Amino acid sequence: MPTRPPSPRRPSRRPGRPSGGDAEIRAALLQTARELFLRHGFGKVGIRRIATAAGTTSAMIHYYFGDKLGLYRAMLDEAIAPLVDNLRRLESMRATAAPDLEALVSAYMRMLASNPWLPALIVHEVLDEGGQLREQFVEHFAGRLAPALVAVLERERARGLLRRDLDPRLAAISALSLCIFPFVSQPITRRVLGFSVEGEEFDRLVRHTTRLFREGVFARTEDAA
Amino acid sequence: MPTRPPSPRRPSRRPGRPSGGDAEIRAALLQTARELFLRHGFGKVGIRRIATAAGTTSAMIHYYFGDKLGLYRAMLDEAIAPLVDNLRRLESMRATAAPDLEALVSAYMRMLASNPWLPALIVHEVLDEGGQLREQFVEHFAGRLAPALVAVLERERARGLLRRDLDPRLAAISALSLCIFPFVSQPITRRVLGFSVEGEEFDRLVRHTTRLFREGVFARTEDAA
DNA sequence: CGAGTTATTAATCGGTCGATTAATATATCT
DNA sequence: AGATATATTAATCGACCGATTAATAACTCG
Repeated sequence: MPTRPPSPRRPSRRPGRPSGGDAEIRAALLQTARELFLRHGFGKVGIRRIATAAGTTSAMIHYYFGDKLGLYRAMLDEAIAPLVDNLRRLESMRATAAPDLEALVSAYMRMLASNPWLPALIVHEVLDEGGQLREQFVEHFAGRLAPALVAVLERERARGLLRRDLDPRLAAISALSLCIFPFVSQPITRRVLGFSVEGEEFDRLVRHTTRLFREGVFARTEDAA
Repeated sequence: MPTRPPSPRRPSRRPGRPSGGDAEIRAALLQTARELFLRHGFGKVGIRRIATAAGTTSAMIHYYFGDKLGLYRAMLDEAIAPLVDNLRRLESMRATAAPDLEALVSAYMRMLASNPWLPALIVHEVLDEGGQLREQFVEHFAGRLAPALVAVLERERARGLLRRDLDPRLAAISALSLCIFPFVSQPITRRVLGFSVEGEEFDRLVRHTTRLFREGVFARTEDAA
């Protein structure tokens, strides 16, 4: 087969730096990457698709982010920034006022509900084997949140607010389970239970969860006796 | 380049049906698929690798399972078979004896612990967006388990064993969260809390979880008064 | 105005993936 | 024994993936 001649195709743009000085391609790539991920799932979206949807080419991803992982890394950095802020607040109130476990649970559930793309990202990039953001997530977030949570529980138990036989580590895991799993499992529970995590039903979920955790974990008079 | 001559390679087996009548290749494929998946994660293992490790070729996967998804489907079918039996038992005891919620929780956690590859499969193929076993999982299992669980909770509440204000649907979600999330999040919690889900620690987890759920959900005298 | 830098496209590379096909050897049936 | 069904290997296909490179155009600075 001879090297085909210029091959008359659609009059697409030719190479070269564009005229407008804006250069918002980097931001557009991040934005459409988020959108495509939320709609189609992480594994199904390649750099070509992201680039095309963002109105550019895959080479731009390498130009701005080095490689595909660099793009994901940039996404996560933007994503967990508010979480880390929240965490810093928790860490700061070290030995001071009672961090009110119920308020803590409620705050994290509210945060998950208001970032609907976050549970899917956690499933795909943290919980899933080979998720490429696991390292970062553990280092920047989970590795700090979990010990802080255990410390809070330990302090509360020492003050007699929690059952004496309660293992703070196990209680922390239960709290995280009750907070997070309803969101990551929502695609399933919506279908098998008609369960929604929005609007009024969300409020009922929060009240139910905080109540269940409190009753399950707090000391009561007969215990203390 | 000329079509190279027979290319002297190692004296590997030639095509053709083998002599031994055993034909356990199907089982070997399922077994090594489980092992490889457990060790290296789902996304990183292709059919070639599975087949080679099982001592055969990738074409056998298509021969026995049709396609890659068929292999996963077979894995899941084997895995949840005991669950479905369990479920049938649960569905059958409709209006009769109390199904003992704590025993139920304990049984499901034990099942997850004894199939250590199952949580990762659930994450990858059910919870993850685009997971290809989600339909099957919902239809064969979750779609029946969840309503059955809700029915049990409803009945118990009607009998006054649970708090009057308890929403059975939300309580079912909490129960599932407490049962499942400690397992699917174990790759993280092992790192940030040193939490293991095996041996003695598993027993403590089960006791802790059943106790927390019971206290959080059961009616107590002061409530009934 | 000209040289160098920056941003962008198009083309392509090498690799891997799941899937298919042709050839071949054994088993089974008649 | 001969025909047909079954099980297996080797080779290959086409698609897609991430990454790289060369060409090109605009911008910047002297």
